[in-house]
Amino acid sequence: MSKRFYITTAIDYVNGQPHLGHAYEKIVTDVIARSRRAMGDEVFFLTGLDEHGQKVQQAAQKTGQSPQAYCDGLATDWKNFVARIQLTQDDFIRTTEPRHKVVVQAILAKLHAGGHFYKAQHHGWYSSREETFLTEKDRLPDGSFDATWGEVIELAEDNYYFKLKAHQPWLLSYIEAHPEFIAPAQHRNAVLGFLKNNTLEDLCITRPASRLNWGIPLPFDPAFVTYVWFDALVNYISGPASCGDPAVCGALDLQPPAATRAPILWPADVHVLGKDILKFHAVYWPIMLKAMGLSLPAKLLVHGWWQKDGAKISKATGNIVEPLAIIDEWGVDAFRYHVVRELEVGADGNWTDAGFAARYHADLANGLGNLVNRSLSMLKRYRNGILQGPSNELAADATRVATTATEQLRSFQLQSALETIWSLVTRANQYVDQTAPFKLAKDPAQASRLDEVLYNLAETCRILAVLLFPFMPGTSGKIYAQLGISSAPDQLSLAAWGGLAAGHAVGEPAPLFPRKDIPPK
RNA sequence: CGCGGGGUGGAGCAGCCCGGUAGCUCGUCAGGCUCAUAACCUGAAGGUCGUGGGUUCAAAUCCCGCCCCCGCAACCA
Repeated sequence: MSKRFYITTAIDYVNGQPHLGHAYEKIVTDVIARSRRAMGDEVFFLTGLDEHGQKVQQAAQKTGQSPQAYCDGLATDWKNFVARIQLTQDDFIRTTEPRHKVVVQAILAKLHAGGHFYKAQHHGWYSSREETFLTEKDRLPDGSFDATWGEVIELAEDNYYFKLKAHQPWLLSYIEAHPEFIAPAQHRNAVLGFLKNNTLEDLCITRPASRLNWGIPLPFDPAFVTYVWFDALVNYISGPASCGDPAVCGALDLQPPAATRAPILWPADVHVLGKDILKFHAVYWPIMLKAMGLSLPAKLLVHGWWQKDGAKISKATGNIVEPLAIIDEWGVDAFRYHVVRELEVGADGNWTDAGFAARYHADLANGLGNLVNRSLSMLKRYRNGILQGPSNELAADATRVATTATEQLRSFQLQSALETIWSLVTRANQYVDQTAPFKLAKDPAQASRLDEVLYNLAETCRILAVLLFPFMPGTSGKIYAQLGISSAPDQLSLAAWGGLAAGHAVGEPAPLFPRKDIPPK
């Protein structure tokens, strides 16, 4: 069995409900996953939840639930959300699952045995109320701490540390030698700048169980639980390990589950993540993997952040975008389309409701939707929905678009791929104007010319459906259905010109994206 | 202070890495068409590409300085 294309999202911290940023990252990842399947690759798409830590423990206490019950409730919400945005994940991992804990503990044991950890004492200013150490930045100008911290005491605490520092030269040279490792370039530059201008500190990987018990215990010292990164990042390999991935199971001496056909997953092909957690993925994670004896992922694909109306998205100020409300009103495909079309992966975006509505009407209703509708309506009206043909007047344009869009999908240029695809929408609309089938229909002498034109339009609509499948699977399927095709537009190879045969009968046209700015008749 | 990103016709953006007629969407104006979701097509007006220098035959694009905006700085995608 050959290696699968293994792609991940970052796992989300369960301290609330999913918002625009979560939706964005997942949709970007899903578009890539779907496009790879459409290219014929075997794909494994992993997403999930990060459920340990102090905030979860505290939130659970507030609601009077156990942390696990609290997480279970939110996990249900998140899984529902993932379904609503139509992700095609192959697995959904939660860090509180036994299969994950087993891998975390195996790693900790192995690295401890290998001398990668040491115990040291940390002392500093500690807020009992917030159960956290404060830093110099938390000090008020007069040197005191804000009253919201409650009583602040000086406290010393033992913890385990992971030896990061020693690996800094290796990491820097690795990233310099592998320009494709972190994309796009501006985020790679940020990491290189950080590594060149700072000395890494060793990474604190534990919290005393006495003050944080909602975590995975250290296998070699039960007085401590694992803290964040040795828990959360590990999901990328605990998922594969639980499927029996040979590289991960081998490196960690784990028994693969019996009687499974283990997929070959590791190393990951792409980790999709936000720029806020790039440092952890570009610095801690490679060093962790190196210490474990595992290969590095091929690529970190880093996306930017959304603002709304030019201001930071914040629950506190109510400046939020509610993805499910948008989807309820406009449909999931319009939402998926807009977030991918609005910005190239890596750039920051700005959500405005007006911008969304404008794009919906211009691109989806007036552009794609209207093209499909007018093409099929004419075929229905003039030829009773029966195709003649074939004809290849638009074949060169369609082929060029399909080739370019496929290349762009392969290199994760999702926004550019959509722009390319839309150039075919525009071309087809021009073609209607230039050939004027509605005039040809009035002249019986032009019957065969009309057949040619109608074929070119129908076939172009079909190819658009194929190309759009990774982005808008529902719409893509609707176009196929309206074309009277019963199979799925799920392989990019179907974008080859000439898929529709003479004599084929199309279905009923119906608007794909009804306009919402004009009252219906 | 440090690091990163950005400043392109009325709005939002692409182009910048690999210098060589300034492009796209929306909006405005004019025309065409009538198949279609009052949609579609064509044309026009509108930009000293933040600013001051430099390199070059040639700079939005490379180099230096400056101004302004935004983000990051150990658990927010």
